[in-house]
Amino acid sequence: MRQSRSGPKTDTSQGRAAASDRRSVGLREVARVAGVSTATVSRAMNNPEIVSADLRARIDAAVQQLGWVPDGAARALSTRRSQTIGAVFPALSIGEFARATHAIQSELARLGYTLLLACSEYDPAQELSQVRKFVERGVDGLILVGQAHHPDTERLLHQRKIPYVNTFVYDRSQPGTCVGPDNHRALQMMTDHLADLGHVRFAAIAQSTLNNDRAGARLEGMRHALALRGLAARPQHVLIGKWTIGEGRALFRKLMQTDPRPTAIICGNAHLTVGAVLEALAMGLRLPDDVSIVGYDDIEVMSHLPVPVTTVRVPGDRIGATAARLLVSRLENKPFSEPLEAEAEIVIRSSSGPPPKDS
Amino acid sequence: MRQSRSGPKTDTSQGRAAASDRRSVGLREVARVAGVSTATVSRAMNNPEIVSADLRARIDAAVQQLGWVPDGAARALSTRRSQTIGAVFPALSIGEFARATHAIQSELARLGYTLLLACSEYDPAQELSQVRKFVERGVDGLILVGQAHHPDTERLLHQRKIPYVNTFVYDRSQPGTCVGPDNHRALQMMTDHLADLGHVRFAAIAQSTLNNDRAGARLEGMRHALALRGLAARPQHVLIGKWTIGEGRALFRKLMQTDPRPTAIICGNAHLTVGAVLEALAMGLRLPDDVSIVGYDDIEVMSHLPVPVTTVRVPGDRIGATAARLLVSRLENKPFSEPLEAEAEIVIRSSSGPPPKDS
DNA sequence: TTGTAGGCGTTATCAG
DNA sequence: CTGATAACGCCTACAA
Repeated sequence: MRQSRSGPKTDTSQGRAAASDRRSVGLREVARVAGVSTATVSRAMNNPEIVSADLRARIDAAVQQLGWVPDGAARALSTRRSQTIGAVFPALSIGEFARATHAIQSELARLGYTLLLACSEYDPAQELSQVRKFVERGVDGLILVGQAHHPDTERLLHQRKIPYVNTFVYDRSQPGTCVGPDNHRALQMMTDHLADLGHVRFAAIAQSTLNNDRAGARLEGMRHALALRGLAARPQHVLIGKWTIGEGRALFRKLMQTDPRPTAIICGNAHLTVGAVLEALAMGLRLPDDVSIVGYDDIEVMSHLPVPVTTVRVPGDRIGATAARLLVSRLENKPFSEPLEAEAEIVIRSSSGPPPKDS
Repeated sequence: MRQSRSGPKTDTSQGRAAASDRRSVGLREVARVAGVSTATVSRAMNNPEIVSADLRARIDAAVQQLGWVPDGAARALSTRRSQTIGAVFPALSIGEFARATHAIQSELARLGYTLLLACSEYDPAQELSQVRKFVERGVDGLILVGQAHHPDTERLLHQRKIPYVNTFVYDRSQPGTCVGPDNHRALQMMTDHLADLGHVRFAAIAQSTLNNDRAGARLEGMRHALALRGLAARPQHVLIGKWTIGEGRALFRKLMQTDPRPTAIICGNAHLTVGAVLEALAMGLRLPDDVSIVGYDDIEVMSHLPVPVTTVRVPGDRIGATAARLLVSRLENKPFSEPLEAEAEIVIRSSSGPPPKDS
């Protein structure tokens, strides 16, 4: 029928590399060695059960002998699937994200996917450009952090129909799209804990909420909980800075120089928390007698500091693993029924207690 | 000439999806819209300067209008280059590796490459399988940790001619292949520091050296430095465990129950160090008066603990960035002249001092 | 169950 | 400088 089967295959050898010159093992060589067609080899690799046992054996032997490794690019081109997932995190060396990265990676590996990783440095424009690059690289899906993305990011993903999941946030109005804690509620709970102990003068040491909807939601959660009791943190008691231990120390010290002093201090991330606690100890303050400090993210050191720290536990690894599974089930059109909200848990330790009597 | 230009293109439409049905924008549609050939579009994208200005403009307009994004898989298939680098780390949530990952990622992004990340969990077999998967995915190069790999890993990489660099090690006998500190020497220096202060009874709290050549080299460095002075750590003073803070505490406590007690304790990683220091403080010991503790990896908390910790600084970020640049220059056949040894620096703080008088 | 051959979207060669 | 077209290596619809 088709009039095509004309020349090319007969090797006129003028391409960039004549087929006959190619020494690199390909499906073709395997097929030849095994004495079968390329289609059969392909099937033997992808659906072993539909190939007769003896052929399968011959093929496996040939594969072994030639040390053939399938070519992902060719497969991706043909199937329009790369078995690759991209993840863009604001930072990689922050505990919660590092744990999540690890969990995502191992979960994806288990499911036959590979992880492409990038970092946005808390900048939506960078996030966009990383996402763009991932799209060009042909990722099947994406894992992002937070809900606030560059409009073009959402547009691009929508138009290319690339599924993605937002992590470290939970928004019940967007079911099935995000995996994480309800940041607002987490801090509301933490604030309630302190208020229930009798605190009235609250302070916050937080990282910038610029381009960080999670941090913003947490601050709002605190504000909301306080407002419900007719309270509010004084402006000079709400300090924003970088997310380092040193910054935590500096901001804590600054807080202690105000008058009146706050009696309860809520920190916005693990580094700031560790800094605040260590500075308090360095200043000779007793926790929680002189002041209560609570943190965010239950990294291991929280329970080992001289005064174990009350903190919000964020199951970064569970979030990552769940996000990975969710994304893959969506890609493979499988149902998914695990809970997506990582209920934030308040871990109460010794750094929080009733406010000092004389305050 | 070529007798080929026969049928297929004339659309007999019997493939899985007839060319005419494909609505997805490709180079072809762009070419059609711009009224040029696909070759010209391709050139306009990759070598703009060799295409006349007006065509370039028309092409850019068409690209814009269609929202075309080049297909990485197709490009990879055609060029045999994926612009992708794979990195396999033993763990991702350890400070030094997290920092390195970050640095690698941003350096690669700058150079036009994308990072594929995986984790070996300190298991050569897992490393091998991750490397295999990366090879299938078509990475252009690899970044690994340490020098000890599964023999098949090296074989595979060698036979596929895939360049790779070993990080966090420095071996002067393998020039150009590894980037990192000389672990042996680092610990030798640290041990010398303590010995010079007068210590004689040394102890080590380390992670398993199984499948961890860096940790092994560090332990050897200590042994060697001691041997040069005719000293050695007693067997009961060399404790091996997991790399957590809790473990560091437990092992330190165990050490303090021996008789005689060691006066200088060398920890094998950051977590163990923090644990040991915090346990010492919890036990009411004074550092360095009662005992000296030194660590490995100068993470931020080291300088902020109640007693700032003497430690080895490992510039994970510099190592990562250098490794990335080295690998890319090799891929692009460019010369590379930056130093590959990340000279380990001993940061002396208050946790180390002369041994107690009465010892 | 197995073989045949076209097509996935780009690049690059070669001829104008 | 531009156009035509053969690979790139694999998958899969279709035929046998």
